[in-house]
Amino acid sequence: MKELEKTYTPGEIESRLYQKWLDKKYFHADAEEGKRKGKKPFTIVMPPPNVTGQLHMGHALDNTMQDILIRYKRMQGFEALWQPGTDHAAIATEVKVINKLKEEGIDKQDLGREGFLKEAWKWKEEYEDRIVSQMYKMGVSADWDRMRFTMDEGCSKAVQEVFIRLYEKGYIYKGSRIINWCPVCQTSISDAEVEHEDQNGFFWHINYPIVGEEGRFVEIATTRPETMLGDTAVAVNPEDDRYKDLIGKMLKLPLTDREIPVIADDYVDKEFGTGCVKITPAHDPNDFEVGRRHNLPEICMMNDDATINVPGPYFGMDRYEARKAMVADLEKQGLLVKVVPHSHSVGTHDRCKTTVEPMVKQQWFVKMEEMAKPAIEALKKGDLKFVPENFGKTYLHWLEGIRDWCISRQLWWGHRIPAYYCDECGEMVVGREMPDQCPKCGCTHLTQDEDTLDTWFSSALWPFSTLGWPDKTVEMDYFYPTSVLVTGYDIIFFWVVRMVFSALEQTGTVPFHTVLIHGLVRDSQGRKMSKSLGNGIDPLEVVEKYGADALRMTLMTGNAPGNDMRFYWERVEASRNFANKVWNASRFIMMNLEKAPADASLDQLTMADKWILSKVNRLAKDVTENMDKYELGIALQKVYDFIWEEFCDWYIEMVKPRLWDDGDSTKGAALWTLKTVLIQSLKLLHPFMPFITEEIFCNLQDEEESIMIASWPQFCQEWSFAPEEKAVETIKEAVRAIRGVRTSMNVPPSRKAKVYVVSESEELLSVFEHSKVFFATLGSASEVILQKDRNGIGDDAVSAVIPQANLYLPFADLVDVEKELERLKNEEKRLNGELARVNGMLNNEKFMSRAPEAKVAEERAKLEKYTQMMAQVKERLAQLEK
RNA sequence: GGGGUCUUAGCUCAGCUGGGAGAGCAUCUGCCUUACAAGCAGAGGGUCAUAGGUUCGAGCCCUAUAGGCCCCACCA
Repeated sequence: MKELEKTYTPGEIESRLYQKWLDKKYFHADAEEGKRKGKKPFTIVMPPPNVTGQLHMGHALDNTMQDILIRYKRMQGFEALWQPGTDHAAIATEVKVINKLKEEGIDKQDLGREGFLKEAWKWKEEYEDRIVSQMYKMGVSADWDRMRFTMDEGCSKAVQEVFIRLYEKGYIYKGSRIINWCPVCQTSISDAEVEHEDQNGFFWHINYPIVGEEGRFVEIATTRPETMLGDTAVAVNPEDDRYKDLIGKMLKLPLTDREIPVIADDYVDKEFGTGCVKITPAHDPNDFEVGRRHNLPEICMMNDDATINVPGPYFGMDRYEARKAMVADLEKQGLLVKVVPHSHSVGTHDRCKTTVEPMVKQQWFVKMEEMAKPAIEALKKGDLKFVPENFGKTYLHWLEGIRDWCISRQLWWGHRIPAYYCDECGEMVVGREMPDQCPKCGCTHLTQDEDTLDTWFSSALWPFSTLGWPDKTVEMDYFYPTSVLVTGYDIIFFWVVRMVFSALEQTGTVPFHTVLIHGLVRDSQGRKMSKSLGNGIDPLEVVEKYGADALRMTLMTGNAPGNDMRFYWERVEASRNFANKVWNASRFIMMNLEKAPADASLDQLTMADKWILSKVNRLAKDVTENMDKYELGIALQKVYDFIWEEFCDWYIEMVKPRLWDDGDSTKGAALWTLKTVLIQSLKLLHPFMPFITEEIFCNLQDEEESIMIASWPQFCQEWSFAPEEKAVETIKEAVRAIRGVRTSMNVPPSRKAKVYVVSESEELLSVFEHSKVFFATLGSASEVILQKDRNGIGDDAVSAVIPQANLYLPFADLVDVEKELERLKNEEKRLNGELARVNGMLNNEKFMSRAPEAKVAEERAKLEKYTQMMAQVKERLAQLEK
């Protein structure tokens, strides 16, 4: 056993212990071994962090929760696999690499695809290393031997396999649809990647002249006048009497030499705007639908960078530049009726915030309708559960309204689509390898599709691609489906939904049974932590200043699943203080253990020993229940309260006299209890604060290798001592009463005083007879006199009432009868209130007939207790008033 | 427009299936008591947003209202 330093210094300890854990391979989970030993598997796949940068507080929270669950299950004897890895984060990384190259004066196009990918891989290696080392510092106990990457060989194989299977099943198709286009990133993006934000804009009312009817116009209102270059119709509602006669007529499209028809479509809302809508099929999702219904031409009037591609005066202008110019021209021509301020929702790319341009393009899509069904069923049947449950609604809501998923991206960094085109005839072949020749024309020159897949396509397979799928591996067999997925509510759409339907389709089962959702970590003012605000706090900074345990504890206390939390340093300090408390209590225990052996059998334990043992025993049961319900914050709170209050403030204080007295025959028992309860507490605390618990655990008992692989405490009948629990609670109550009296009289602890206990209860007197020492050490009593009446107690004593007893402290010089009376009157008032409430219930016939028996009995017991205390108060009042 | 969620002590938040309101921080009063001043012992502080309802009993369930936040959505 080693002596501990006076204060806990996490730095050196944490890195040393983490290295030890790595060396000992404690994080490793093995399917073969688990099977052989008959262990149950417990699996978590880590949401793979993007290789775009460093970890933030959100990762710290996410990882902490997973680590707690994994460590808990590992201690419970599960073969616990925490599967780690990183995500290539297609567009996010590509943008970063492009920018980095730009700083070096290199253009992406100049490097070419091969050259660029080489750079991207270099980036990946660098950032992955950084991320992993950050996770080391947080105590993440993932199985690093199984580290995976979404673009590694195995994952890529899974991606290709899924693509081909879905294609062959007809669930993946290539088609010309309207998609969201980012003019800056120059790629398509999925609906989920579009963020809608309200912007203040205008409604431009424009007159479209009716062909052949000089001076007659159709007035349309638009928020995007520049798109009129792509108009191919104007629509009205077929039921709209105002415009019925116009249907079928042609309009002259201003600023062009084109003529477009007036069509009728239900889509148009008679009440909104002018009731006439310009239809731009190639640049608006609604118009696209209308266009397809009416076989309208789709005129793409913009280039990929959102400049105008229609020949004429606006050619080459940016879309906003063109808008200005066109509005000005319309005004000149007298076709601009009016401009009305109008707030409307604009789609932006979540990565770069650029306003998305809807465009019609050839892209690859996943048909969602059929695959969404089993995913919806899985939740409804209960195969999949969200914690907290209400997030299931979010999940359902999204799946029920799901549209086809655009999966192709015009990027280089990602999984290239396994489609090949014949250079000669254009025939397309989807396959695992490039065909030697075109199956149609026999030409031997084929080219692979230039596009790559949406990054979420590979993330969607993560729970099984990391376990070796599509091969039949022992890991798939044993660890799959996984147990819990831990993630933030912000990526339920992006990720959770897609994992579920992908898993159901490919593996026939849900990828996990439970989704544990957490919220966002916000700054102290409740704002989202973000780079642009500069209010982000680096978790590593916290680790360096206060230690990983303090960070983890901060993230877990008072945090309920699914709720956002605020981060502020005072909370970290509170966590650090707790670590220090644990440290010092342990230090105290170890100092004493050094001097004497801890040796006892259960029958040698004193009342106090049995009390704390009983307490820690039930704590184990309670905490386990909370852990199983994913109430991690509550579990931690209970461990915290137990260690600090019950164990440190009460038990250790109670036990001190026995440790100081070498002649005390129960000293061994005291030491045994201290050590035993400490170990139990450390084990319960370990998942939350792995480092400090390991350090103490190992110093405390040399024979044990690591607390990580120690067994999780279980409730046991032998450690259950109800009478002792009750007795100690009575003593605590008495001590608190004494302290209260002393404080209210301003008596310093240095001034000891006699304590008289007057009670008619033999049982209580007997308990106190054996615990006089506690009154001395905890209540500064010089002497404790127990008696059945108040003979011999002068009137000059201060008193306190506890159930079944009156306490008297003779402080002749301090007695203030007025104050004493006031205190008692207050107590009388309080008891009156309690009695009224209890009597109210017990005299209520409905309560008596309908409330459960246990509740009635509880209230009866209270009635008895309060009646008794009231009598005591009255008695004392009578004495004083005499 | 639809859906979700929140409103509890000065601040930040817990409060599990309904059964006498809790924590941390802050405040006040004593204590350097041989593990810990990053500590110990006491104390103050809340018509649990508002109004109804269900119930023997509501912070918790239901309805409405007010305010805050979030997500989804094709009203040009």
